[in-house]
Amino acid sequence: MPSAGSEPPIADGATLRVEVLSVVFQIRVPQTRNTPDTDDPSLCVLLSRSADGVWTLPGGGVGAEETLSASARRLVADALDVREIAHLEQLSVFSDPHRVPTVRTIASTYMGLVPSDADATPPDAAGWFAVDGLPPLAFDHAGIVETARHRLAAKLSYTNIAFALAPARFPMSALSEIYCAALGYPVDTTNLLRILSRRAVVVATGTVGKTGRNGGRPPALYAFAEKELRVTDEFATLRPPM
Amino acid sequence: MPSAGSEPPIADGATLRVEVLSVVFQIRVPQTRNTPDTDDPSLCVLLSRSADGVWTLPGGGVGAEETLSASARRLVADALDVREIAHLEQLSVFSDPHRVPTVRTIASTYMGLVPSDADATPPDAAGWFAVDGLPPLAFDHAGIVETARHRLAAKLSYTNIAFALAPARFPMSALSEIYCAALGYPVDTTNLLRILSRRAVVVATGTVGKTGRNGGRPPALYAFAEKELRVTDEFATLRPPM
DNA sequence: TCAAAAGTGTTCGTAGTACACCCATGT
DNA sequence: ACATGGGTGTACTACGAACACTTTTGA
Repeated sequence: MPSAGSEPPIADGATLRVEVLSVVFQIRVPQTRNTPDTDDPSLCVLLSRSADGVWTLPGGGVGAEETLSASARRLVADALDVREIAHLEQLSVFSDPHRVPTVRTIASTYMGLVPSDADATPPDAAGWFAVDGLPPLAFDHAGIVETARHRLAAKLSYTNIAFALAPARFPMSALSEIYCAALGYPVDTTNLLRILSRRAVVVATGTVGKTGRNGGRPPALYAFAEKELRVTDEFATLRPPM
Repeated sequence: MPSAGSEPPIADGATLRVEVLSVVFQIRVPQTRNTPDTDDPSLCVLLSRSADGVWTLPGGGVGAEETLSASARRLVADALDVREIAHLEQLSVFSDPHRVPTVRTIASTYMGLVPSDADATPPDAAGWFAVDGLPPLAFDHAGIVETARHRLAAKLSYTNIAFALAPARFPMSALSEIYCAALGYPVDTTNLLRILSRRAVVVATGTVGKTGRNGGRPPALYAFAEKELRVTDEFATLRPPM
């Protein structure tokens, strides 16, 4: 057994805190006018205002008998009255010893997604902010939001993750708007349907929606085939033979 | 503010332990004869034998002034004399309250990669095992290895992660063997070169290697253009316009 | 009948696979 | 010379992007 170098002191309970932070996204119109010009729906994050007036990601400590994901769900639901998280997944752990100056705090982070038709009205101490033009956030929370945003954009292209952002039934144009808001660039509705159909991610419901206020053909309504995350394009290259 | 349900007791220092576990991979011939038939190189994991004789992933507690990744490096290097980890990245956090029966232990896990030419000879209490046919592992460690294996296979197809498994210079046939061992199915050497060249992942060094023992043309030697992880195929679909 | 929105179809480029064929070396 | 391994070239396929054209509705 190689004798180790200097073994650093192990952080014990007195000095090590574990917190769970969640980046909760919804495609919606922001509540705050941080992005003025348009009223198109955009990618929004749920923020809560801490006691000292700083905006933070919802989060807190881990329950003794909970997994971390259960803690994340509880902390978001309890503190902010948002219970309709359709998908929750782990992001990175942030562990810089000084990311929180007072006590050494390790943050295990999650990304949560809320369907765009969910009426997720947060209480006064919270709000939905467009991810472009966030207010200053506490500690390293801004970086965590960026991580989540990247993860979401990446997964939109090779999984069915959009099931958690879309209503139960929707016209393809609405889904296209969701993709557009999350990715930050326009998406061709036509091709989106083709791609998601080929992968059996979305299926036609046979029903049609109502036409818009200025005329137009009534849209067919589609639905996601599954409401569990599924990787739909596992091997971009180097696929297994046969 | 919605009054929460029953707030569970927050796990404090007395009841909550944080450990770091690493799945360290190397493409090599296993030390143990757990896969008998062939002596082709295969994907191997570094395991260490605990005091009570059970095989475990290398790991331990977090240092007070360390990030988790620094802890992971230290724990692998100190305990097992493997210092040549060319790439280290986070995997999931495993947080089931009873994953370790005695004390509530949250495991933050990492995947580490060691180049196939590194002479990483572990001490007696450790060994390299082929991932197919591992001995019984402690707690949930077997599942953690599976997670790592999947992650590695996935990243081989859309990143340059193989830089951390290959020697500094190598013939394409050797790289092909590495991919084959990590993926579990044959990879066409010809096409591998084309793909990795187009993406500027590998470049020819201009040098040639020695021919094998039974004749054959001497191979051109290649090298990875970068030795930092880079995503080379970010958008399989829904790419940004222009 | 016209504008607006939705749906269909066509063309094009390109990445990846499979596989045949050619080259360089040791024995 | 020939076996052995390495390298080059050539179809073939399939997916996705772009975009034109047609259909269905409300005003």
